[in-house]
Amino acid sequence: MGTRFTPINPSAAAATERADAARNRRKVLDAAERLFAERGVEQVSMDEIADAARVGKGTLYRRFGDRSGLAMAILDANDRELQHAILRGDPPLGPGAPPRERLMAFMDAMIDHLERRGALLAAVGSARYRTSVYAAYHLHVAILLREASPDCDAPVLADLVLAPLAPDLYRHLTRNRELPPTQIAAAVRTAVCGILTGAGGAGTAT
Amino acid sequence: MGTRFTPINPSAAAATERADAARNRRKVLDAAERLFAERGVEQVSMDEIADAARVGKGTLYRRFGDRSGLAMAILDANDRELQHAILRGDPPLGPGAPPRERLMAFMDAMIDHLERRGALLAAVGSARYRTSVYAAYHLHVAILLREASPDCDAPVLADLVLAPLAPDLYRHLTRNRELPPTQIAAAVRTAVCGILTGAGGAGTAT
DNA sequence: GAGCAAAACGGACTAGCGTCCGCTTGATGT
DNA sequence: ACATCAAGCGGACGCTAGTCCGTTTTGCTC
Repeated sequence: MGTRFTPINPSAAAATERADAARNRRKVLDAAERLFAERGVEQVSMDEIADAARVGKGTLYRRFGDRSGLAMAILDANDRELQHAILRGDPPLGPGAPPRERLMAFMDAMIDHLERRGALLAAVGSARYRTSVYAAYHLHVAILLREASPDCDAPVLADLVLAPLAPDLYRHLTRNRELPPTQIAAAVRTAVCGILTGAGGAGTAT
Repeated sequence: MGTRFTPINPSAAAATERADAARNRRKVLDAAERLFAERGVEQVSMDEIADAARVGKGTLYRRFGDRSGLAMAILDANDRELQHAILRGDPPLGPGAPPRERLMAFMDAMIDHLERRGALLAAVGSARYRTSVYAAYHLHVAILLREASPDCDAPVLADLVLAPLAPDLYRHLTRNRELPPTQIAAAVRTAVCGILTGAGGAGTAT
């Protein structure tokens, strides 16, 4: 992948981005978003995106690293919005509500996100876990867990709480099992609610 | 993929497998397992496996469908063993123990499985969810959940309980976060314990 | 053990991902 | 305005996954 200096920062490049670079970045993002919308994320090749954007393949890859990076870049706007709502928005998603309610609101918001952007999120694949976006969600959940039950192993539990939101699994639940989002959301709430209640101490009975 | 009649059944083919087919299946599995062990699953191409097995690429693909199918076939022995332990083995993993304990034992067993076969399990990727092996685990968990709390949405909760066992996530926890399996297992037990306790009714408090 | 149809084989072929490197363009200093 | 040169461009290239189809092998029947 990026053998040169770490190039792929989330959305806009470093403060000083050359004019042609900015222009091409937009062209690629627009073309990709259009093609993805038209034919589905899986059905579009990187070559086609480069052609549609009137840009060389090298340019596309220099800017976005790989397919996964391109998907992330397109999702960036949504992610920023969501993070803003979490950090500065109204309760219960934003600050102010008790941790349990904030966590529930967060899970609902994530399911909504999956519902709208599932295809792109799936395209990110397992690079997901190395994303700064994932790190942010993880931190948020870990803090809420710690607040709700100070003695639990919040960092690891946070990953486990985020696990049901894996795009692959969501795809499976909606497509293969044909479940409505509401039912999934209800089950997720049940599960998270249980974890919050049970996470008081460290170990487990057995 | 398999445009012809569904070819890729788990391990041994249908009752009557032609002699050359059986011979080649073994050759491929042996070669693949050896190369994977030597250099890591990611570092071996399908061509190399075919060459090492002294078999044409077509043969390899006819038999295993794709990379994912090959990984599943190699894992098949382990899966059978695990399923046997679940269905007929000693408690608490096998029948006889109360559902809560069986579920804990199951999660421990799965983490052990991930620890030993993580690389291959990761290679299966998101085809995982369409596997008969996944279906079996899902059914097992769903039955235990139903037994433990009859009013919960067991089928969906079962998927959520299995979510933390996704190979990608486990890889992330062990490699990126460098957590020891024992700590992961402890957190998983905490989480599952909580879900079992909290899954009494249907909906949630909010 | 010869003939035959079905099953399996194998490698040439296609298509997509990601890299490399010689050429172009834009920003900066004079 | 011009020179300079790092940053950026783009498409040819290499590599891998997966497909296709003419040829070979196998098991069966007689």
